[in-house]
Amino acid sequence: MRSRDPLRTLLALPTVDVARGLIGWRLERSDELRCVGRIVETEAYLSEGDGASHSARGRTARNAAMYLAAGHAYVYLIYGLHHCLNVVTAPDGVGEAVLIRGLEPLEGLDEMRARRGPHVTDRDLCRGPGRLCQALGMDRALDGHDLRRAPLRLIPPECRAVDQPAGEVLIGPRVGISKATDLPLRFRAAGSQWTS
DNA sequence: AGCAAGATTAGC
DNA sequence: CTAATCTTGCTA
Repeated sequence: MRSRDPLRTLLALPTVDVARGLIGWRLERSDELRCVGRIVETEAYLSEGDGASHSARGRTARNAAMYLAAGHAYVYLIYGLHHCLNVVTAPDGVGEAVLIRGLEPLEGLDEMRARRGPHVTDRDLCRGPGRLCQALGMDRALDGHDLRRAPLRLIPPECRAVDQPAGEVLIGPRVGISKATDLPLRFRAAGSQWTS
């Protein structure tokens, strides 16, 4: 079903379904310039039974944004070097989120190249959670930001229901984690060259 | 107060 | 394969 407010409809679903459903949505970064990418890879991070989640041991200063109402951004710094963007899910007070792991660059490629550096191929512009944050100029200033509004906004795919991903979605275990490595919480657009 | 680990990436 | 780089949260 299509709804008047696709984002609201999607975010009402369980986190795992949001992670799957976000494949095909677009992320728009409107700074001075405009950058847009299509989400092709995500991972779900849950609040219970998920040792890999930042919320596994409850609320802390870092993960506070995970406990906001669904539709906010949770942005954190990893390895002291790279930022990672999450879409907060689940009701207010429940710490769950979806990590955005890959984007297909659609608009603002020149700006992305400028931010990523001269030796980066187009395929590597937004392939990886740290890379896409650098490409779109995202950092912790956006932690807690409402993803319904500029300068960082989720845009629904056209002509399909929010719970029906565009095309086939591959499901597998999450990568880059050391706990709960076997849960099938990673989602990728099948056949996309923009995933890792 | 000190310290180890981390949802990664680039370069050798 | 390893270094980079620093914040966080746990332990003492």
